[in-house]
Amino acid sequence: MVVDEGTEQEVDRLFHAMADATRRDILQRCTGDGLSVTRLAAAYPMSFAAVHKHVDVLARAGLVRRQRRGREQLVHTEHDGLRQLRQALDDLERTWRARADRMSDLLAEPGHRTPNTDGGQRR
Amino acid sequence: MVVDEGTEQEVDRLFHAMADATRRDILQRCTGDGLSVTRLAAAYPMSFAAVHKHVDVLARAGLVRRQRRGREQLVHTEHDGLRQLRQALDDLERTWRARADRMSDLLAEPGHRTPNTDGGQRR
DNA sequence: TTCATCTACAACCATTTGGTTACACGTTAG
DNA sequence: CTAACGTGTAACCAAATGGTTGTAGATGAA
Repeated sequence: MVVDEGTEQEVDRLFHAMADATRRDILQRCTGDGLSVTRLAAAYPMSFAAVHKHVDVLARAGLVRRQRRGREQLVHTEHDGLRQLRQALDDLERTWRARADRMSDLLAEPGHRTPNTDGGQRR
Repeated sequence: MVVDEGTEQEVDRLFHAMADATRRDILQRCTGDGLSVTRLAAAYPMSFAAVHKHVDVLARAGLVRRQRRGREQLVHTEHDGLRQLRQALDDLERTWRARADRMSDLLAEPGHRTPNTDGGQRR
């Protein structure tokens, strides 16, 4: 079971969430015990609302979890999200490698000539 | 110093390029020997121009390389790009882990100033 | 109670994104 | 040479993104 179809959108969200320096920084800051959104917002040259939106993007991607503490909302990065991301990368690379292997099988037959950097990175 | 500042944008581009199912699929299809853009385009329910743009995004992120062959342009996925991405993830996780460790150290100390770290943020 | 804080969200705006069609330019085939 | 093909790009469009200000609801402190 490589990727289960419906997950494609999840992967989209994951990569998209990571494609912003501010959001990646948020992930780092919210490691361990969480940070309140206002504390977080104070760290960036943008409005509270903007940071709030960033946190929202991260949350929808499953990269952070929010936990209420009184009137504050603690944000902490969800370790599992990172793992999921890595998983997605692994999946990609595995499929890609498998494809490359099948490729060279085909190319192993005589009469074929590859002009490019023939994919021989195994062992 | 792990931070390479200018690289932040590169990482942005990498993750952004990956945040689209079509582009991820292109990466898989162009493994091994390349595919011409028109061959590629035939595989998707969108115009040649659209696919051409996707390839462009991938190329600017360093995830594919183009090679001219006559009137065709062969696209093949750049293995190093994937490695770079994984590297970025590793860096993130490492920093994150380090931060978690320092966290407990800092919490032991009486007072600490907040390092602004407001850098690297453009849209 | 009253006030300051923190959060949530709406309305708005500029830019980017992802798609379209159309067209011009090389290159290969007949 | 001429025609077909593959590519590159421009002009355009709708929707999403990333930001803003403003406002309102909870919550905690005085």
